[in-house]
Amino acid sequence: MGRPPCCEKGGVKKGPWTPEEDLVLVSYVQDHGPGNWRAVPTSTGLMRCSKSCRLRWTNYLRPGIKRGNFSDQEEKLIIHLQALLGNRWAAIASYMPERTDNDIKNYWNTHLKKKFTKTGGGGGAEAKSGRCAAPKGQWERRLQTDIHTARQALREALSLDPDPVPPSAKPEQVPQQPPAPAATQAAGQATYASSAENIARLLEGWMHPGGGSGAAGKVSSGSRSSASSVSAFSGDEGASASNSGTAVRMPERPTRTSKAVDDAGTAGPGPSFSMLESWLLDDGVGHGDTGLVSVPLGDPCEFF
DNA sequence: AATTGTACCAACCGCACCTTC
DNA sequence: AGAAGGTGCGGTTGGTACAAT
Repeated sequence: MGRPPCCEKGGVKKGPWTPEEDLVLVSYVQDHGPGNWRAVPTSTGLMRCSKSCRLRWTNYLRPGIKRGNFSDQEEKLIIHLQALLGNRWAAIASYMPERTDNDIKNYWNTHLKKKFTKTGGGGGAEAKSGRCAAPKGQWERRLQTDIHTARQALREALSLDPDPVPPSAKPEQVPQQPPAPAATQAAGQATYASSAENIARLLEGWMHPGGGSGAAGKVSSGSRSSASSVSAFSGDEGASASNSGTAVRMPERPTRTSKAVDDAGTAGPGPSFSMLESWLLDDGVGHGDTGLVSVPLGDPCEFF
């Protein structure tokens, strides 16, 4: 079709986001909810293109994001899912609700990829392009396959876990509505703060430079400048369960992937590890015949 | 102390798909 | 039915901090 660039012509700011811009964006989302990104620049006066706003929100400002410090379990999960799904980071991220696809992608490219290529593993299914050329109209089927293969990946990943959740802990049913990420943190280790708190801290750091976050100087330089980025938000233990009062609604990620996931009965931003585990365990016990083909640990694209 | 190399991550870019008209 | 607009995804790049020399 030859679409024109979304950020047409001049007047569009690029580069790192400032705390001020973050605030504007967050307030907008608080008022209107995520979505309708096209309207964001005009409504807020932000000199950013809609795409940039969406990206900033989903990768950085969105509530429930955990940054840095991938656990062994997460790492295993990524490795398995990547091997099965290929470079479909959004699909992988849908099984790790507190991680963004960008984060996972970066982690893969910087940590796991080398590790894997060194050990001769990896590559996985259609790792090349990340997109297998599934004909149009078979999208859902492909996604169903994704779900199935992801379950297998989870089984493997969790079976590798030295300290798995006892089966007795699993709920009876496949969750219709997976808990919001913050709510799943009750188990308490590495928790992440709610968005409201995130923004509050951002504000603190911004309005009182020299204070903890120091976000004023520079927002976008990663975890290395640990205190200087919004990623400092993640460190608040005990913030977990207090999310209910936040004005920022928990985002659903209406991606193509999650749509199919919805169809399969797991709606929303995605389950936590324990929920995922119960989900796959239930599947193992109960309905193996969900209409999904049994997928060997090979190339999911072979089904198309 | 200065320079060079490496690692990391936020953000951009272009394409593909979906939705609306 | 098809065009146009909107959104999502994956690959890539650029900037910064740290490590090594």
